Amino acid sequence: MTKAEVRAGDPIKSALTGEDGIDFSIIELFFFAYRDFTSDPDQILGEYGFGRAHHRVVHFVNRRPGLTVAELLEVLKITKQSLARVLKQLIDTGHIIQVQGPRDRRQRELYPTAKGRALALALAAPQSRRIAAALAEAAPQDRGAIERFLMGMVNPEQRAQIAGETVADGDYRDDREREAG
Amino acid sequence: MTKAEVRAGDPIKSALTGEDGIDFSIIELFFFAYRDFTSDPDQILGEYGFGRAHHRVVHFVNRRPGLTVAELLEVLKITKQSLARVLKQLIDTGHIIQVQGPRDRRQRELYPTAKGRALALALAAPQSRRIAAALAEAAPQDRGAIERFLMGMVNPEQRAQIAGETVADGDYRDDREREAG
DNA sequence: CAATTTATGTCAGCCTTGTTGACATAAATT
DNA sequence: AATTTATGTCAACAAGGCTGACATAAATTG
Repeated sequence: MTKAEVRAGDPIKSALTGEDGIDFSIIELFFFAYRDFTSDPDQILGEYGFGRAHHRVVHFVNRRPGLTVAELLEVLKITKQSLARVLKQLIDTGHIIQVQGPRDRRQRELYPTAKGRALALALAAPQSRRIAAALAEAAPQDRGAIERFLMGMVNPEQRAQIAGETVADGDYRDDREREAG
Repeated sequence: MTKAEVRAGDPIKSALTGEDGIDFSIIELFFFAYRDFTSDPDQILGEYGFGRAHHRVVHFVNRRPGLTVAELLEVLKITKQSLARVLKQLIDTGHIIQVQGPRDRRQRELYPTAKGRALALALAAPQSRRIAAALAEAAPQDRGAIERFLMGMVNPEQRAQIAGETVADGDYRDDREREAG
């Protein structure tokens, strides 16, 4: 026995490394990367009295304008009671508005206002800058590989749901191009 | 004016896409990837009555056995009161034990027990499998690029802190190389 | 048409995990 | 001897998840 620990309850002094057949390297990198990735918008959100939950809602309403409450719940995978709290605030503050569904009048289509659009852009800007920097300094050639890797991390059933610019379905392209940015 | 919305407060019907100069594609992929990445261990944690906070503590105590409470707080970037709750549970359930610091007897060095080591491995296993699958199906050649990209997403000041197997500083290299993967 | 189902909203309460502030203790440092 | 440091602990609070229950309006079905 090479190790000092013998009895259950004794301290194990050896570090857990990749030798156990587990990819701790990427597990840990993913944790730190995501933590810092979300810290950028958290600053801005604080000024509005909003949190991460608001960010997610603003993001997806801007990415898929006109999606219904049910569709948003499906994307976020939270309950309607959880959504209700933050959605109400975003509606009250004029970032999002609801429009009665044209086919089905029970549905509420969600749209950003100009204010909501501006917020979504302000929140995404630092994240996009961080990504650009990481790509530039670390993987200028490998954007495609990174997108495929991230998509590969998503549960297969839900991959089609992702409105990827480069990767996915293109079903959300009913607006003509605009000249923003 | 090409758009229907004119007044502030009106619904914006056009989707926010990458044409605004923002990398929504990777922003969104990162969100979904991380969500599913964390959902694997969440299942297991539920059976123990633990949450994500416990996972993080168990993970880092196994990765850096003997680290002090202060060091763990630094890594996790949470307050000692937040840590205390989950750490106490992990100690009470025999997953982690504290050893009085040899040099400084005020310090508490944290070590996993065999039970804690097993839990860390059980939690990491599905995550590692997901990563392996994503690499295999999406970027077999590009592990290095992906590690560098993820490291590039981390705040520069904290990169040295990450005990990277392949990418980082080497300060944690008291174990010889392994043949993982 | 009446009954049922569906989409949404809302109330109430609970849990986890983060926060701040205050205070206690023991050990190290000055 | 006084101060600082590492840790622990108590209390209160907030965000954002959850479940369960119930209400309403609109669509669907028998």
